[in-house]
Amino acid sequence: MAEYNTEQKKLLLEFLEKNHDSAYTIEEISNELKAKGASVGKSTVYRLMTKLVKEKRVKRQLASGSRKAVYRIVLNEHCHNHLHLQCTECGRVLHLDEKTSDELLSTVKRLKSFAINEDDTVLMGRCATCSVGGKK
Amino acid sequence: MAEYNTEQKKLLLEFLEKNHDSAYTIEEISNELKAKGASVGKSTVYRLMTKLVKEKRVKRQLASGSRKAVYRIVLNEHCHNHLHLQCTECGRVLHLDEKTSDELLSTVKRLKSFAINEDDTVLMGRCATCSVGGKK
DNA sequence: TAATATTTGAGAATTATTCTCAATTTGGAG
DNA sequence: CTCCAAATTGAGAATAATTCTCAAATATTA
Repeated sequence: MAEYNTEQKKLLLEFLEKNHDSAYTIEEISNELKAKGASVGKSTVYRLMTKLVKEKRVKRQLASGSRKAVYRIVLNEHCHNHLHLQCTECGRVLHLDEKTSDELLSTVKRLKSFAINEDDTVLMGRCATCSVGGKK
Repeated sequence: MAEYNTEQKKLLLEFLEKNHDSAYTIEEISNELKAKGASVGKSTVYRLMTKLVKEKRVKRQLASGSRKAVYRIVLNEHCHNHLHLQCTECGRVLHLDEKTSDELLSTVKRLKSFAINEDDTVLMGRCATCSVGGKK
């Protein structure tokens, strides 16, 4: 009934929080942890991530061109009440300020009677850094 | 070298175009076609959809809570140069007008130096119809 | 109509994810 | 501190979505 506080949960969350601006596959998470000498079994990573997704503390998406899911934590202190931008090149996630996000939501609401859910929406594109290099 | 024009491709595209405002799993597509007496093998559906995704004529996403991918066609005449809104309740896809889309892109570009890719972005939320009924 | 290139589809193979269960760990009560 | 019950872990088996294979079927061109 109660929830136990285990070493594995701590290690996993620590990793996710430190890397809140990138998305990882289960395999990558498992490997990164192993590299730190902090091995967490793959079944456990799957189980914990599934739980975190249900709790809305983590986002799950399909990596383009792949059949693997990628996961990214949503930090309460950073990720509430605004939209996110994710670079398709480097995976980095940027945060749109709350005011702009709100304006954007209002506009869409007014024009289309559509209520955007900020938690479910990610604006995809290219960040400043990845735009300077190559075109395409 | 050349590309052959087969019955299966025609049937599949016909189905996708008629249902361009919803997303389907491979299984669903295969079944719908079978129901119409127009059976197309599952391997073929997979193969064709993969090709269409590569050609950017179809979008692939992970159905939330599931491990299956869902697919939705992007009609040239409807789906260029603007953003899309998808209802998480009914799956319906709405189209934001080009002017508003452009303004939105400019704003984000100006504030964040981030270039949104309209083709890769879907604004998730609840459409007018699905908002009236239940809350949540 | 023949010849050749492409496509199809049934099933095998692969592999991401979920499940199972014995062993371990946790938090609490005594 | 020690024991106990409940929760969690992890290795591997099981499942299921997707990809691959290849012989048969179909499309195109001459």
